[in-house]
Amino acid sequence: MPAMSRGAPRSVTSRVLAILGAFSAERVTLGVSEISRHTGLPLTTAHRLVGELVRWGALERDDAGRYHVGLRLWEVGSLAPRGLGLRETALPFMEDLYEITHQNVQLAVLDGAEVVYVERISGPRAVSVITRPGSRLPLHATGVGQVLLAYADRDLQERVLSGPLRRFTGNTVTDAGELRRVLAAVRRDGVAMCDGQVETFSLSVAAPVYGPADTVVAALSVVVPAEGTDPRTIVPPVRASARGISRALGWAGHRSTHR
Amino acid sequence: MPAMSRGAPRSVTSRVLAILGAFSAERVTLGVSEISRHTGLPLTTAHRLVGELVRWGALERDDAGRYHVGLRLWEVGSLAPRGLGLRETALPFMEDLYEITHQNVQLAVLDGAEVVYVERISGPRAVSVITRPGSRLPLHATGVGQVLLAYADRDLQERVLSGPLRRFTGNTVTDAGELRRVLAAVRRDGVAMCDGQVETFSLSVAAPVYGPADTVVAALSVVVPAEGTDPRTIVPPVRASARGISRALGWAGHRSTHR
DNA sequence: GTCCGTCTTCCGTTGAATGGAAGGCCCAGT
DNA sequence: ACTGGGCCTTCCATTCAACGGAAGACGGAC
Repeated sequence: MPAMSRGAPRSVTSRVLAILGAFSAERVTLGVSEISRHTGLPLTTAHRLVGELVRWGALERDDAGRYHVGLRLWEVGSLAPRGLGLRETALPFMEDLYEITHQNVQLAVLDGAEVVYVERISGPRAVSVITRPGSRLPLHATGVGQVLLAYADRDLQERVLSGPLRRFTGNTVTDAGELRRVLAAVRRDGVAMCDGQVETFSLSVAAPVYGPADTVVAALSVVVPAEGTDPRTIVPPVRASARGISRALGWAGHRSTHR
Repeated sequence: MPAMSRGAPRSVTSRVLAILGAFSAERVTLGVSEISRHTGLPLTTAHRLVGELVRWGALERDDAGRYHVGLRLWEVGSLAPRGLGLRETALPFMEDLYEITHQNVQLAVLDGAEVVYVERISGPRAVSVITRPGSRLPLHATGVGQVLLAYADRDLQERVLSGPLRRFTGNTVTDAGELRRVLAAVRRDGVAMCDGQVETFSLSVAAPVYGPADTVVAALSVVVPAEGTDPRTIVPPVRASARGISRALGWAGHRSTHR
């Protein structure tokens, strides 16, 4: 389903990037011809470019002649401010939150019109979730997404509201009017409670994380089973942790209106 | 000290990679002209390539017109098997180890003739260390390095032993013969104890992590203050955690000779 | 044995990448 | 207010690196 066949990229740079983009969570290793097929590049060209990427360490080659993303690229990737930087400061708070809830704790940021999960703490007692660091989901159907959208600029909000809202389950908000009401509620309460909108058996409680400029830079959430503890009991710890991260990031601390 | 001026890369691919390589922990944001200077590329060329990288999401541009590594690249980087894959399985064990020791817990892998730190758990009570995920150090002077070298193939061992051994402190092993003895001891004990060889005030206890093929794929270590608790007391937990990670990675479990 | 899918090398052609020159912008110094 | 110097950006004629077809090598399946 992913990996739309693109119309043969022209510049060398875009070709190189297309090769990197051919790797995904589902396909962590690829052969030259697979890369060629996924990117639409001629086999010879893919072969040559892959060779250069290996020489640098962006890709690595296993004994079977298949390729995977290399350590060097991982190193460079870790320099992304919204990746590692955020992660480093958030992790301790996320661990505390995990100790309290023993459920999946997730941190996500906004990129384009999607949620990107940056970090997750999971454990044996937590419900399984489909997300992992690096995965993307649409904004309207997840707790973190609703938080990020609620505090995003008008432009993006309108763009999402006017676009199609993909349905995942019977609970997914797919009506623009209803989503508008949800977003208003998130802004009012400073928290999103999103029940079974991606997977029926789980719900998430999400709160915004502020940066120094008093803008929302990320969202923190806990995912719990749909049946069981009252989700309202985990609102305070989620809020507290989100606030802790915000402070650690240099947030001045106004907006203390929410109790 | 870093960023040696390279003699003007020729192919487009290598130029693109040179740009990515210009970013480092010390320089997470760069302007076009800085990139040009660091890579030796003509300003115009750097400008054009950076533009393409931004369009794809490999780099991002802030309001000031400076660039930093983008989320998209972080995503792809997270696919590195020895980065995220390892991390995911190791993290729970590392957390347990942290709970026991309340000291820095580090996970590292071998790349070329260097140690690359993949993950670190730190806390308020831990001594500060210079490493962070993504940083590199030579093999001979760190606990994890000595472990990785001890179990590396002969080729690499000879290469390191015959090369210059950089001195960090008065304790650093810089003599090839002595290093040989240290490595033998590591193989015998299944653990490396490395005192003050990078920084005088700390020492580390490191143990090997095995993969399914019964080869060493990583090293786990705890860094403790040089003065204080007897380092021998943390050997058992470090060994146990390293073993736990090995098992979780699919290690069959022979070599159980070490007690 | 043959077939089919894969990876790899070679090399003559060509069009994409190149980078100098020039223009715009902003700040600091005078 | 003017000037100089640092940046970033655009333009476009030249050229050299990227291209990719063809052909060979390998390896497994039937």
